[in-house]
Amino acid sequence: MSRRPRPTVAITADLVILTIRDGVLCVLVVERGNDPFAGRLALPGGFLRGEESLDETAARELSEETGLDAATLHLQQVGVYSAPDRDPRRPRVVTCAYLAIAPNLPRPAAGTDAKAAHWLPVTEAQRTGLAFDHDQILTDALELARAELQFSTIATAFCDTEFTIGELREVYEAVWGVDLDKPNFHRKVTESAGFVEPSGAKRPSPTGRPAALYRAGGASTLSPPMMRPRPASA
Amino acid sequence: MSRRPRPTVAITADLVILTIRDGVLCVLVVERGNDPFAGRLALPGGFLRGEESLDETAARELSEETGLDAATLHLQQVGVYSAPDRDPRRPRVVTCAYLAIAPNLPRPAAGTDAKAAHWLPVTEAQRTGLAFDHDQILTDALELARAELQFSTIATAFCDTEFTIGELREVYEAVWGVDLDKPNFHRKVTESAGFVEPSGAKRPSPTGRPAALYRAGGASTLSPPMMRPRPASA
DNA sequence: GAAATAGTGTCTATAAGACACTATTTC
DNA sequence: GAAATAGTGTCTTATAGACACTATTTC
Repeated sequence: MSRRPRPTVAITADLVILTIRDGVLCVLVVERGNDPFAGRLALPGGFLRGEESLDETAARELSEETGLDAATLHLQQVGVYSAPDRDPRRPRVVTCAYLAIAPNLPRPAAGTDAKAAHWLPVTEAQRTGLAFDHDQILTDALELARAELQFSTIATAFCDTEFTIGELREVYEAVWGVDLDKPNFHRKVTESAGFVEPSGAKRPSPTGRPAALYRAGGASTLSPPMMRPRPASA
Repeated sequence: MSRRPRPTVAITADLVILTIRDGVLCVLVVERGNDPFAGRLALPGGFLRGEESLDETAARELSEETGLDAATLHLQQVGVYSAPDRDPRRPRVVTCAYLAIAPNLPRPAAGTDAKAAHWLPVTEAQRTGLAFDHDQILTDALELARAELQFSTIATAFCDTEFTIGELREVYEAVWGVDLDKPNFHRKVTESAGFVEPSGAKRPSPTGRPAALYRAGGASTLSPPMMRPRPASA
């Protein structure tokens, strides 16, 4: 039996790093310095190095881009993108996309890296378009994030160590793009075992009753789930 | 800035093809003919070819292994496995794992391929162990399949074109490894919009009342979901 | 009629959603 | 007290689950 050629390819890990700024869901984008797509906006990413896995590549890129320790941030695979013409370079470049979730960071973007990185509202990114097949990657990562909010406790990854129930609700509202009932959300979250635990402290508000502060609980899955309201059919 | 070497790698698509035989969840495994792991059982898979995407590689392998048209079968990505030592060959081999779901096939395994492929109960496969990191891939694919049953209509992919509600229930029972209440399951499925639609025909039974036959409906997602019973905590 | 599987009725427990209401703060 | 945000109570509806019961077949 004749041996087919086994093409080798270059592999990158691309990151969809989401955060919420002023109640708006934002994604970290970089302006590309080199061809292909020089000058265009793209998702941050980088090539796999010799003795690391793609998960490690993604974690390294994440810490380079955000200055945060990847071990403490939520990071998960979205999928592989391997259309032969997705990147004009040769050898072919296949990418594994990762979803990362970050709390609102002190610096707009930062990073040890010279690239011009900044946060862009997701709606803006989708309107203006990104390089490569990054529009599709962003769409898929968003859908994953929206689904994960229902069944996991990752919403707390958007928050600082201590947060109020109102802030957690704003995470759901920003990612899902809906308004949620405050009283029902409060009850659902505080009564769900392992989702959040009270820190005992309160955060004074300049405008109303101080809110109790919570920390992320030990659970990683939410049961029962917090189902996203279905869009009205009519 | 000095240019780092960009290692190139070989990429495979590996398949976790599940089916149900006599009420037992089975996975298609092949006996490896060549090193590494010659003689050991492994998941079927193959290398990416020149001008195809990994999704196409997976679809091609699936049709080679099962003789079925991949376009009609459920096929989705599970994840990428890229640990540097997961495959001893050089250049490194990264794999993208796919989950495929097949109805009970006429032939035990078949395929145009000379490899010894056969169905193995999933519990057997997990007990005896597979080559490479295929134990982990199988575990992850199973967990994905179990989760997908809750929120999507893929359970019908395990069934023939026409099936009874009892057969559909056996899919859930085999994949989840639980017993479900027959009356409640029947109602839930038949009242869920777009999950199944009656074909009008009935299938006589040698032992009891004939069951009405159904076809897969148009919906791909189940709402409300069919939640898997949580294991009793105590 | 007995046995077997298919399917319906009905009651109860749990969760979701609407929304009135109370609580605690700043001004 | 007004305004604002936090949080509780309570009622209604949707869904899940238990399980008694009816329906249709073969023997």
